[in-house]
Amino acid sequence: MSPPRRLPGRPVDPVARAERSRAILAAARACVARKGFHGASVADISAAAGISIASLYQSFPSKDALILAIAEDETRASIALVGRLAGPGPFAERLRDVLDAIAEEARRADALALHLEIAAEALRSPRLAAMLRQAQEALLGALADTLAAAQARGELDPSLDPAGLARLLDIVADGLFAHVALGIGDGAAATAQLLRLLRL
Amino acid sequence: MSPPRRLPGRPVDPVARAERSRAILAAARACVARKGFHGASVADISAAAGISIASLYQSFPSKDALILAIAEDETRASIALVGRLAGPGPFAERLRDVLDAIAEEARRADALALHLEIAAEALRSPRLAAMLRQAQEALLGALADTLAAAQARGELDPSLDPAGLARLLDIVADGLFAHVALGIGDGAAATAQLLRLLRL
Amino acid sequence: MSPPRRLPGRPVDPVARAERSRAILAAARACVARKGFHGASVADISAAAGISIASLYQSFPSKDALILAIAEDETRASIALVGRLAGPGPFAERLRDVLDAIAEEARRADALALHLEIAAEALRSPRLAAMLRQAQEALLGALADTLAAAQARGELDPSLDPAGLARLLDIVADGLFAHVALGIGDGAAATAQLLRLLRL
Amino acid sequence: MSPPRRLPGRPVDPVARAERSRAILAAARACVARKGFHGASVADISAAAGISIASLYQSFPSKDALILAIAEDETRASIALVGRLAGPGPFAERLRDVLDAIAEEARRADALALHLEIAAEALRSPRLAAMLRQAQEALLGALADTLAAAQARGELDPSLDPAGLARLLDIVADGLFAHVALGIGDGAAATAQLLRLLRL
DNA sequence: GATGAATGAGTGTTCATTCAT
DNA sequence: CATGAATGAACACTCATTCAT
Repeated sequence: MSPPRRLPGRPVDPVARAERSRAILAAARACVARKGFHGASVADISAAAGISIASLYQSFPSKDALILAIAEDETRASIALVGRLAGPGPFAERLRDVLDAIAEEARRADALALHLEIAAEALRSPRLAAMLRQAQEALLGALADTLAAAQARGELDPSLDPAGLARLLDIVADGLFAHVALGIGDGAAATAQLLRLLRL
Repeated sequence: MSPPRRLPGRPVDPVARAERSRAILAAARACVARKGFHGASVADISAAAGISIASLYQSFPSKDALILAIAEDETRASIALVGRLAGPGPFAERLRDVLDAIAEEARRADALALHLEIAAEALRSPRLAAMLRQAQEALLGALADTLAAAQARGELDPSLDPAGLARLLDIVADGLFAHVALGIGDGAAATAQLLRLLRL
Repeated sequence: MSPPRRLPGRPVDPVARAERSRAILAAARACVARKGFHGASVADISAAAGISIASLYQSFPSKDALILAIAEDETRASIALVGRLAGPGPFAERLRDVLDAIAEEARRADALALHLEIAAEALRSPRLAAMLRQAQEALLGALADTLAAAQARGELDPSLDPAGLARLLDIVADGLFAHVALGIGDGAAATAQLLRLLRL
Repeated sequence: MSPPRRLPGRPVDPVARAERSRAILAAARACVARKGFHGASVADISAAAGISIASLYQSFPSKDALILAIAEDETRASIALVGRLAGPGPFAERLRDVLDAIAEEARRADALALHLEIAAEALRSPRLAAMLRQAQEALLGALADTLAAAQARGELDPSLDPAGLARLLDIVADGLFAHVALGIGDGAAATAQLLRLLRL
């Protein structure tokens, strides 16, 4: 009814804002991976992002908020990964795919460091811990559902307990990640062994 | 005239010295587990050990030396754990024993924190990383030997590859540790699943 | 074609401008009283005024200009108070009136804080100090005149020196203000004592 | 009974400690008087004291603790001043003495500034406010006692109420201090007027 | 040998102010 | 004109380390 009113003042540009946040997050990820969360100063991060310290504080209210945002990013990525298990194609292939993706991610220089820093921080920040816990539970549920569906399609030994297997897979994923990231192995041997045990 | 002077260069009471170091290490483990390696100040640690800061520096030349010593302690404990697999009794029982021991350790409040801090620090300290890598390889070798022996005794499916299985077990152990420590589960379900897969 | 443009250089709606300044000043008084001049940020003040920081800077060129404006307001109020001494009615009653007004003002939560902040700032800003000094002298002169007039009307002991008494009254007013504002007393006892000494 | 045991480690030197604290306090008083409590940075103060910032923090745990200590000093000085009223000699002379001392103190460049800063800070720090309130009450009580004693000796109009007069004197003292410190007058006129009113 | 004291370098965070939109 | 965004400079405070006692 009312004509589109021009609000006074400079309009906000949500795209630029998001882009800015993204750039800061990327810089923060790099710094945290390299020096740890406590070791990476906001000065480091803002310099890596190419902005001033004060500008960083316009996008994130505190250093803690930054790590929370980083952790949320990581969580989103994990959930997307599990989603890939439910896609089309034979289950065995999809599982191998996902395990390979985990191993590949683990090979990225900063992946493990980030992972560890987030986990370590979670032990001290109840807020971060709660967020991670909740995400983990959602992930386990989705994983169990996917496994049950595979059993229904006859692609997975129906005598296995989906919930228990989901947990085991989650554990293996974590361990595989650390294994590869620490350079102990490339993950191929462990992946093959697991698929064999699952008769896939 | 002059009182009997201690000869310079001679170590004075090495027993007391070792005891002092041990106490400092224990205090440091507690502080690091609670606040992280960067978060635990040498003031915190020396206070927890009941000595002055300057005294701490007479036992350890730097804060970094402290974490190295802590990591060495942890490594020793892991190797002892694998050694339990090679003891007398049925293999299945021993494996369950060790997995239970891992889960129990993971339930200790500070275990995961310490674990994470050491791993995270290893990514930044080449010296620490080298130490851990070497220990890990020794551990994997011993584990593979133990598995092969179990196969030879007919206690384990001989078609499995001992080296690959050793890696998988190592991965599972790491993942199980994190799983339990983070409160996702108590480890029983995952342990049972693993034993079942191994037909044990 | 082009819409009617305002001539450059012409002040735009001076009434709105003054109103805006007044609102900012009120917000600033509240913030300064609550947190002190250094403690009150321009962000606080502009938020309290319901405008943006940049807009505040269009009404006042700096934070210092703001406190100067606040001090001018206060000065005006003091002069108005002295003016009430010269009004109609018996002098004793008027004096009691004014002293009561001072005590009442002192009871306002933010009055003393503002007073103190202005005084403290005056010690650092020569410009503010000069302004206050001049106002104080004008006030003392007016007060002495009022006292002399009261003596002429036979309402005040003619043996007292008007100028000296003006100073004493000014001192007492300041002290009374602080006394009441700090909650030491309600001012009644001190006021009564003073009137008794003056035989009023 | 037990022989004097040499405690291990470097013994503390309480004299040096006190001297250090005193020097820091003096530096802080100077800085606060010049720039205000919020305007004086700990860097300013430690530089003025000729020590490092970190050293300052070994004597005072926070900037707030510093101002509290300054306020305690001032309080002690005020109490000492009132004590001078109770000394030997005619009361009128003693009172004039004390008023002169106040005026002289007010002439010291930093006196008023310090006074104002403490008062302003008291409005924000409940702890400081409580300390000042308590000291003020003790001071008023001592003052009333002194006045009553003077009345008993026939040196002061016995019809005056000691408690009320104590309050008035306190108010006058505060006002006189501000009066002189702000350069409005030298205090002589106001002092004379007051003594005259008291028939001293 | 043990410790109190000292400190330079750094921490995360805030602020008054400017400028482009 | 109004405002979002940007920032250099500063802030209180902490820390790992050294050194004289």
